[in-house]
Amino acid sequence: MSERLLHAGYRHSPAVLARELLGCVLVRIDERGERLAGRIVETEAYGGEEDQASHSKNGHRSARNESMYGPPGLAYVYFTYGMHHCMNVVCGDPGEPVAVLIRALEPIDGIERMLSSRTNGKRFRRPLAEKHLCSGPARLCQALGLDLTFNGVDLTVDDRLWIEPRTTPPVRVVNTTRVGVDRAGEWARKPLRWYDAASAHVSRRAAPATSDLP
DNA sequence: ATGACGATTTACT
DNA sequence: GTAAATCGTCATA
Repeated sequence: MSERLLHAGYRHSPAVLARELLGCVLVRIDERGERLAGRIVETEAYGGEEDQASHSKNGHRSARNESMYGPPGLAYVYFTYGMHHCMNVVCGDPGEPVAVLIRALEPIDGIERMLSSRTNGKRFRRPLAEKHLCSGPARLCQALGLDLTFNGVDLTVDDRLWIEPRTTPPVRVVNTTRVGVDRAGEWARKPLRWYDAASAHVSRRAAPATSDLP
């Protein structure tokens, strides 16, 4: 069977794991037994009680984010904005509320199925380009059919969801600020997002550096 | 009980 | 660029 990351592979700080996950492959076996897979090209690190952008800020713990406090290797899937799901990988030491948000995938297997999951019941004004299939945390969950039933799933043993080691390393790694956390004060400014700038499937690019030369 | 908000996405001016 | 969609969670009362 397929090689996958095991417990030790997740037992890192979120900042380290976020970087390590670039190039790894997120695999989902759907209800029909079809393999849906994508190369991870964008991640963000969250957690610790100090991180004001994290659901675990100030030690907050509730039914919603309970998975964050579980052992490394669990999936933390949450529902937000009344309509979207996002998926994290729990990491660090057992009981430590730290996780890595998967923000974008480069589709590899099951692209037709992902397309139908993304367009099903919706009316896109224009045909959905493949580059928009999994280029965002909620988009990739929709493409892979990930919802709250996957919250707390153990990626080291589950037969529907896991992560495989990288086959192709990231080409040009960029480390910059996280998306959508503007209200988190100084924590909004910390460079806790990583992406492979060589990929066309990244959700957002860092603002290009401006030159002050004439 | 009520109201504000959200680790987003999409459409529209 | 701005705004709508849409609802569970949380703070306040």
